[in-house]
Amino acid sequence: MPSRLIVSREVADLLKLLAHPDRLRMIEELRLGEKDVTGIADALTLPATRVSQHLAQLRAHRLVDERRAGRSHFYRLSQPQLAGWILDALPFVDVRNRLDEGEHIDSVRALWSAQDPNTSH
Amino acid sequence: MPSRLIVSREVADLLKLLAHPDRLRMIEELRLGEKDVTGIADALTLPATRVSQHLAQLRAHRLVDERRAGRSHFYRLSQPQLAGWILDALPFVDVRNRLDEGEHIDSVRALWSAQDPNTSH
DNA sequence: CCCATATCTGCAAAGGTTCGCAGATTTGAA
DNA sequence: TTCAAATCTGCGAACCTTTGCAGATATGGG
Repeated sequence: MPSRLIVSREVADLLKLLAHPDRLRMIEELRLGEKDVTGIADALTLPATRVSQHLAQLRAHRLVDERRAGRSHFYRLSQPQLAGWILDALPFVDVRNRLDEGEHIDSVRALWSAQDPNTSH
Repeated sequence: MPSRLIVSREVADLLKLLAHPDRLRMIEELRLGEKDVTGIADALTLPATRVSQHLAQLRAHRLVDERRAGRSHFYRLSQPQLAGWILDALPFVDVRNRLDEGEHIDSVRALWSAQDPNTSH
């Protein structure tokens, strides 16, 4: 009965995919709707090549959908609730860090979970 | 305003820590209460050394608490809700795999989210 | 004290990830 | 067609993770 083995591998793959600061910021950046590669790169102050490489990974795992319009490729979260689920991880962030940087966490939760008119959950 | 940078790094560290099939299974194994190293190793059919190494990582990030009794070291989740939060990730597992292995996911959710008060199985 | 059990730590090989850079591709405009 | 903008892909160096194994440490019993 290898169900648990298989599923734990799949969940681990998902978490590995998410476990990069740039990709997390990109996902939260897409929370409110679609954005093109340079839009994301500018918003996060990252080289567009790197953003494109990260998007390729998210695409390969079907976490984002692509829409091409002219020269731009617009991306959106295929399951927007993902962004909220990630925010729910904040309480589990190492307690030592929370003591030192609790304000950061609180302000980021406020910034990131600021309510969107679009996506329903 | 480096809050988002800092927090995205911390969340990424947490996800990286969780992003291993053995560690995920260990966390779900501890969902119902404490267990010692050989108990976990036997339950998951893993070498005890490896379980110990994984526990060292979880310990370093304060995800588990340790209680020593005689020769045994009992571990428990410091924040048991973590196990439930991980199960909430199942809907985000790659859709291609879900189509092939949806039964696995469903049965594992049933197994892992069972609320039974008895620890043994 | 000596031994077995339970667990931890250090190490090195194998394997995976990240990142910038160079070059390829696609598209729209002149 | 030729060019420039936007994006993608391939590659290699640097870096990080995983894993088994050997040896260290701690505990309880005889």
